[in-house]
Amino acid sequence: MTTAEDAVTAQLRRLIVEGALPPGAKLTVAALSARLGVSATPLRAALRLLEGEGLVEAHAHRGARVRVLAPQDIRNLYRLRGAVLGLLVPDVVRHVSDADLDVLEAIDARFQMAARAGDGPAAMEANQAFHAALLALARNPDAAAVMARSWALVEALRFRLGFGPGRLARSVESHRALLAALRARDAAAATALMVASSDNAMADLLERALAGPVPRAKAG
Amino acid sequence: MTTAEDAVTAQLRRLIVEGALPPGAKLTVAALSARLGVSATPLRAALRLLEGEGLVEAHAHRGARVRVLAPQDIRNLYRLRGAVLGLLVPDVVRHVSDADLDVLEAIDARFQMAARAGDGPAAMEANQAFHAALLALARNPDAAAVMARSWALVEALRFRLGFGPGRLARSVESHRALLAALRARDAAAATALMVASSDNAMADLLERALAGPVPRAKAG
DNA sequence: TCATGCTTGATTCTATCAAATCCGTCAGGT
DNA sequence: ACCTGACGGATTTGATAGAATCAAGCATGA
Repeated sequence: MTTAEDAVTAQLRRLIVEGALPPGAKLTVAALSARLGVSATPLRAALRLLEGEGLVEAHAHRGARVRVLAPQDIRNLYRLRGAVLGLLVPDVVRHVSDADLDVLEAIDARFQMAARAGDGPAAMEANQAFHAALLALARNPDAAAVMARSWALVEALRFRLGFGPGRLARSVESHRALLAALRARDAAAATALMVASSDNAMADLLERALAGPVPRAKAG
Repeated sequence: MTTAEDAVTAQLRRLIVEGALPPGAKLTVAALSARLGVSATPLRAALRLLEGEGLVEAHAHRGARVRVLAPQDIRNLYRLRGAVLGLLVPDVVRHVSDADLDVLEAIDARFQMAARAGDGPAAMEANQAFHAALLALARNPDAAAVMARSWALVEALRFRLGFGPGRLARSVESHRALLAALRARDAAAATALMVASSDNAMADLLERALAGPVPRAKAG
């Protein structure tokens, strides 16, 4: 069985990512404790974990709030991810086996199914699994942790600013191209594809962020 | 006043970095609670924070241990830091003002004094302040956090594997060259210097790690 | 020799208490 | 009359102590 701390962390992360707890919302221990049905201690731990992921901002004795992201933060975040990607993808190419590729394709098949069916949440879940499996192949746990920690932040941005038209279709195509480059063991091509994909996503989000500021922060 | 959590986190980090708690040592909350004079809750929080920094490894219901680093982990860690450095240093050059440079030189003067006096701890403290001030200038909090989080790990390696001969002197020279490049607003030179410095440090540590395995893990 | 159940030890969670911050109010000064 | 500053109550966080839960180790029996 999973611990209450992990469970409440996942629940809270989901609430933030999906926007039920919008940016700027005050996160009081008592309220969340009652809402999620656990005591204060695991909830506090969850808040610290999510603080490490950049989802919440906490100050001593002053409580925690859902982090508000300025356009500049979006740029910074994606540039960080791009830099780490530039490091990791060549390592993935170096380590990936044919069996690994089969696993990746199986996950990607799930992603394609969900994408074509228009099942957003399922597609996001499969996409995350795809990227997680991919990054694990780099055999660099510390660097992979950076990517994993910032994943929720990226998901939150996508949820908040919406998906561009044809975003999922382009993502499907991106995965196919990446898998082809991996099968060819073409590190340069694979890296270029991943970085380009990241940059495209950033441009997408920045355009929407600058178009509609949407800072409807629920004051606390 | 600082919270007990912050205090115990700093103490515990220091104990691990300086080797009083060697790699592989079991970290029981009861023992540490008695040793550091605080209750279990803030200690638990400290362990989670240090887990996020990569200093300790914890599993649910199975306790925490000081992380053991293989040579490959050292390589991975430094390559991550190098990649992030390649992203951040140009931003530092872009944002650094003459006043900032004066502040950096003041900190560096402290570092030089300590280095020439052979005061290792003071030099390390000043060196950390120098790097922290430098990275803050990049205006990329998420990326800077990656560097800050992994700092303790790097310090632990240095303490554990010892400082190479003339390491401090070379560090002094490295700082001077970097400051010159910053004054000239030469992003390429500054980046090359920082990355080269990081790579040198990695080579230094790897050589020592491979020469003397030194995995004297105190079993628990 | 291997599987199984108990025992021990630790971790994790709940509930309670103390300390710090925030907000509304009020006095004093310009 | 308005603004600035400080004081006090209320709320929230942070810490402590104690109970419940879970994992590992060892003896026992087949």
